[in-house]
Amino acid sequence: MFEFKLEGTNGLARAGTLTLPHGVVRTPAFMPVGTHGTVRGLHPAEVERAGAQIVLGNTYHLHLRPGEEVVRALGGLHQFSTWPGPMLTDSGGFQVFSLEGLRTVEEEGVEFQSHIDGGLRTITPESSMEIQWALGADIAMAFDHVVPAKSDFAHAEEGMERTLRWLSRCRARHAQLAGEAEQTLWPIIQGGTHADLRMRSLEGTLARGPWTGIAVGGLSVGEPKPVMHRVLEELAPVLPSAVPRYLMGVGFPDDLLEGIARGVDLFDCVAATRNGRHGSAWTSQGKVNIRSAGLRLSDQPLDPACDCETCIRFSRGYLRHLFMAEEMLGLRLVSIHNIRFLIRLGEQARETILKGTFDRWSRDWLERYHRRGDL
RNA sequence: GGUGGGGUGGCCGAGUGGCUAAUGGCAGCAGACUGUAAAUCUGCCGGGCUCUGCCCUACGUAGGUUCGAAUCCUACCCCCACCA
Repeated sequence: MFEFKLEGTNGLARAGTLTLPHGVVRTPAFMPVGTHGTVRGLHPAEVERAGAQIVLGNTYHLHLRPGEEVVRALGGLHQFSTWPGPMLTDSGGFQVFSLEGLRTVEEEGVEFQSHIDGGLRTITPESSMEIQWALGADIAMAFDHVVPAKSDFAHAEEGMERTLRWLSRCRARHAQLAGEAEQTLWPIIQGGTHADLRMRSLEGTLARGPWTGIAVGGLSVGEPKPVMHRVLEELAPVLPSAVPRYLMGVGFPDDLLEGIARGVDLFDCVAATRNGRHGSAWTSQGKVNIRSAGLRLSDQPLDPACDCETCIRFSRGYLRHLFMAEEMLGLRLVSIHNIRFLIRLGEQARETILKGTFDRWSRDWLERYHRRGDL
């Protein structure tokens, strides 16, 4: 269980197979985000047909509602949500970042003011582990302290070191709770945009191992893309190659390819579904705003090169109509497309890595994608 | 026929002498979104130009008062309500 087999490389790009209690994940792979135990707007069958191998859930959100005890009473997150395959739960660490203003960070843990009812809730490294164990995903994430990209060295250092101290506590608590065959814990590298801090974060993390996977966090939080690329390039040669590397919160289609080219195996991102709900679709030709007046009479699919349920059946004109009429089907159809688009990108990357043609394919793909200047 | 109310930018609807090219909302147009406080948010939205400004045209129609009118006066047209 929790075995990762590296099957091929092409430069820094890797293809592998990750075996988890609930199934196998072939990498590189995009993991759809299902914060509340549902990939927003989609039926699990649709997520499955889009080719998703693993989906996320969120500790913070499920703790607030319905409460992990409810999920556990109803059989755990797999049974509760009827998702039979692999799952990963985020620790609530990202909410330390995204709910800035609604929380206070202290060494013991983080006090949140619930965004639902305003009540105070505390999450500690230990409670995050307890919640995630109750939820029962295959992979639990360490509770980390994410800082904004603009953070200076001192603040990035503080977040990184706290993340390490919390990692020790996460590991200790997780070891008491989790059966080794049921759930594994992955650590998260922090350190902002500072190479030095990233290295120290990695060293500290490895010293607390061994691990079955390692995540890189604190990126795509406002820094320019070249900076994210640089951080990944600095980490690539020093990350252990025997375990999967998970770049948290990324990304857009081009970010996936740029990440894969720098050795990343796993991605997750809300943009596919959020942008889908907002009417923004990724295509092989760049970005398309489905509400554009120019699409009114189009009988073409969203992306002629796409094999998703939306593209094989519906026209751009119809999708635009659904958005203009504020019909919920529109939000769902574009979400389905975007999810499939990223998953397929992972599949294609995997194929070309195994064939040894990834670099060439990726370069051509990005060139075509950017040609229309993001449309 | 009488009495009262009303006619404002694509629509609804504020404004009742200068700060009004005219508040709001809707519709429309464009953009943003990266481990989900988001089916959300932002900008534009009479026309033209040599475009941090200038010039046209605009508040039912036609006149008038005034330095100045969507706002006041007169006539007419149309709509609504009630009465005959």
